[in-house]
Amino acid sequence: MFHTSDGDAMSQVRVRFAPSPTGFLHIGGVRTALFNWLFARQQNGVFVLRIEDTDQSRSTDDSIQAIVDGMRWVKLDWDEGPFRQTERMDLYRDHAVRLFEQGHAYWCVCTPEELETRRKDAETKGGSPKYDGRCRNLGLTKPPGEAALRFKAPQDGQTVVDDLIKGRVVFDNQILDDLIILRSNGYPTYNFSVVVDDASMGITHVVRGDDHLTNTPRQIPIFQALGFPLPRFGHLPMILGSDKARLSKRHGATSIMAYKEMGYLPDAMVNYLVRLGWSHGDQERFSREELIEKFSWKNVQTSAAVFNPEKLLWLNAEYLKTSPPTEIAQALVPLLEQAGLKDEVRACSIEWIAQLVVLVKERTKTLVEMVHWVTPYFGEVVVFDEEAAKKFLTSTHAAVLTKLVERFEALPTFSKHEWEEAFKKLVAEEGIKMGQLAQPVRVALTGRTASPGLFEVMEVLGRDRTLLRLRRGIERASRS
RNA sequence: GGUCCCAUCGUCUAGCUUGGCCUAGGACGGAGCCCUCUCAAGGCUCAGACACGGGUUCAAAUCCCGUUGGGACCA
Repeated sequence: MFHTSDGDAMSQVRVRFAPSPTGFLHIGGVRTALFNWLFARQQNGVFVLRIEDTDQSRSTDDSIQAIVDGMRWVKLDWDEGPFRQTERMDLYRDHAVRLFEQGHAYWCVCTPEELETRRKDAETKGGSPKYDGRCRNLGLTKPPGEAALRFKAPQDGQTVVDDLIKGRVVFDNQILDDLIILRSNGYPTYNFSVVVDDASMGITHVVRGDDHLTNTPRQIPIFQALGFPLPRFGHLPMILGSDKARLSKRHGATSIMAYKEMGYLPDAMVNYLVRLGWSHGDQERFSREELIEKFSWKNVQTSAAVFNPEKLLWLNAEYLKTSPPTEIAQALVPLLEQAGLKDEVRACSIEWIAQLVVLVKERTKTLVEMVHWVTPYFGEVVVFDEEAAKKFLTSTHAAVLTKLVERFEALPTFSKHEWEEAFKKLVAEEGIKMGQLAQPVRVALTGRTASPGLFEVMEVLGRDRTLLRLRRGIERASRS
């Protein structure tokens, strides 16, 4: 009943994501979750969320919430869970006892100090540092006091992992240690609780980080001793920082929610993360539906990948440019409110904010940048950037600006085309260059020297506010 | 130290299974040019890699062996 063939027909695919609650959800974790999720959705399978909190003595509801929030933000929905290992302690103990009763485990009374000295001894003599098996054949029944339960690992033959990603990996069983499965404090160890969980949750494909590959031959004999069918295993390559060391905080933000705060779109994050270790020819952009359809283990990379924030930024900009403006506007609203524009935002429609998005989306790479670009369009008047005003709103500019306002006022309604005509005509008559009038107008309208096209700006502002701001600009110019 | 994994432009990768279509393709980043009312965006162009050494073969990025270099795990 040990099935190891791929897909294994009839049975439904069940995969899991099993993060430990470390306070936040790491982007490496998100990528692991993503591959599992894609496979589950593609196979019409089940995606389980499990919190591995046995080791984490101070694992809190807060950190579980952080995982849940992170998963929700990137829209990776799970079908079962979140389960917590700390709520399943009886299950681990029962299985441990079963292993003991069936002769697959034994009590060990060696103290950590004894183990340490014997290990060092063995090492100086050139031996292996693994447990020397002193208690293996003592036949101890649950002894009083401190004792740990050890698993009797096979000592000959080989354990073969037919990995979904790495292919066939062979381990000699001689290297296998008699792992502690229950500590003297009654807590299960990692390698034991994962097996019990994966088996009892009916996980068919265990897909996790590369760092667990060498744990796999330790776990397989436990599945077998417990009489459980073996799942398929898949080990994803790690994500590295720019110095090729494991990605960590010193490389920059690693929490998925930090990217939310920096103004990244969840779809861009997912798209970037999936391409870090997976590819489909030369394609760079994928919708969720496409990913679900095209995902395949055979296109998962075997080597580690360096996280490249610049490419992520580019992708985010792509998403900003091509996503429906209303969607972007909705994501932008909370950030605008945080930026102190609560009243202003409430005073206008989402459609108008979407117009702002269209106005600036070509020139921003994150929502945070977008907030900065979009702020001048809220409110009646604008705050001048001092340097910009000093340069472009001077007495020399006042005259021509006044002429411009007069011509605009002569046009009863705003029309982008007509106003542009009027503008160009004035420039021609004055014998100046476009820029000589455009920059002062730009500063008057937006307060800054860089903005979208002037006539698009006027369109968004509307006739009245355009004229008002121009007059304010003239006032400022005349004063200087 | 032992075991295991990995190795194509600076980075992400295509190609590797089933050798020839590869004077190695795409993307990010970089450089330059064009467009232009500013800032962007966009278009075009350029620089840039098969870790090394041996085999096998008419032919190797692709297959085999070794070396080196990274990484993970066990302690």
